[in-house]
Amino acid sequence: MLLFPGPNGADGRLSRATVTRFSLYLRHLEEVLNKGAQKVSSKQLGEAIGITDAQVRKDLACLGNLGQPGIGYASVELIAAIRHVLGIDRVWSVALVGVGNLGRALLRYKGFQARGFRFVALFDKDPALTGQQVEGLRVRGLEDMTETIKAHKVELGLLAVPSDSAQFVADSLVQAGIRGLLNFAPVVVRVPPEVSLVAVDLTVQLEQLAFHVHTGNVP
Amino acid sequence: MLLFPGPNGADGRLSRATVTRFSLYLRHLEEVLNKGAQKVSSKQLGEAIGITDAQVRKDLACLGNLGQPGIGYASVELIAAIRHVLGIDRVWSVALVGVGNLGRALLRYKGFQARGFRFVALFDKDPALTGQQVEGLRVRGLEDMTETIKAHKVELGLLAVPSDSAQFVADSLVQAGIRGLLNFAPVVVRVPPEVSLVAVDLTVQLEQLAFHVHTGNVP
DNA sequence: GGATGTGAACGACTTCACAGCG
DNA sequence: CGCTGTGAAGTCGTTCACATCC
Repeated sequence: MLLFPGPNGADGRLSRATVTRFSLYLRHLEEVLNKGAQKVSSKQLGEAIGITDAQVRKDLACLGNLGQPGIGYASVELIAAIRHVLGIDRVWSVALVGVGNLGRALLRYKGFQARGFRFVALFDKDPALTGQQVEGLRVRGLEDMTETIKAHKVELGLLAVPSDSAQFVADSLVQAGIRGLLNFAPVVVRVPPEVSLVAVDLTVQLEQLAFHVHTGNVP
Repeated sequence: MLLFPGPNGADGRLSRATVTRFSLYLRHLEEVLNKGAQKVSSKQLGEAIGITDAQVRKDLACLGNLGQPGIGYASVELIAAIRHVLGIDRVWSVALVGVGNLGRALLRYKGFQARGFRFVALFDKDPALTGQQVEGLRVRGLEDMTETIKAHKVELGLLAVPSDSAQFVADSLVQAGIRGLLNFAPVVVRVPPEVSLVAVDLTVQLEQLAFHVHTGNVP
């Protein structure tokens, strides 16, 4: 089986937008499969997440020829294919840095566990927190980072620390061998090219919303 | 003074990407102004947020002719212009629905207050929470929503409730006259066209990260 | 010289439209 | 007939390159 059978840019390079939609398709597919739907059409999928059916077909074409003309797509097969290209048909080990309000919210967020993301280490620089148990995990000091991350083979790191610590913590995580970072600090963080970085900037999102309300534009 | 002097699409219609970058410019500008920099060039701004100088100039051109050839842009002026087009040169009243872990994290998030977003109402359907004070605000039941939102002229709502309540709560907020929604629930929420919606989907972001690490692509 | 503003080229993503298959 | 897969067209966003101005 090929990892990337179909083209989205001649080879297996998927656009960021396509990857985002794959996550949305996946969620909807799991939902409809739970309700017993064995088959789904591009039209149904498109309506569910608010895009055109043509877009859905273009995206799904990257997965190979899974669609059956006149019928649609087999839900189970689609789910497996999407999980496979996204790389989430396995467990990912995740570390959380910053066990404050946001960090705890992320820890308790069911959606992560359900998709195979497993928290295996917590870090915080606050001495009052280190040593305590949170959600069944012991909070460690930043000085234990390299050792713990290597020992547990942690691949992804969630950065839920204040802005002024973000770059330092990111550097430490990179140093420790992390492969990807999800940054929640409202600051632009730099990582070397071999490390992936996704930023979730709440201030930016809220300002976008204010802009849209302000102007009356549809996003 | 024109609201949208320059073109980004002939009139004042700004692309989503441009609006996102405006937020990032703004943050960086406030930072450098604090350090005393009166002038900034497109090259400096671009390097700070990781894009080309041409892109910066194209964006800033939408604000009118603020740049001085050979010199750069005046920080103070740029900040005022960006805040103005984003619509954040005033206070926005915000309601939070869902006072769980994520909700409390959002409440305590300093970045919102600093930018003029003011929480004026909290709602939660948990009877154990309603009536309590959180961050100086009383938590109300969902049944008080319409009255409270109208009374406080709340314009924006943050949705930090579980997926299965998200659409219901969104409908209630719309009914109550909200103008924009920031949805954190991992589900696609529908609102009428006159209401703005921005979604922050943590599962999608984490899956994006996994994909990039998985394939070795740069985002 | 140094930096802006901008048409033109380029590239990326989306929609259209239709052939082809079940 | 219904629905997929896909070239072609269209739209949107970014980068280039250079005239222009301080």
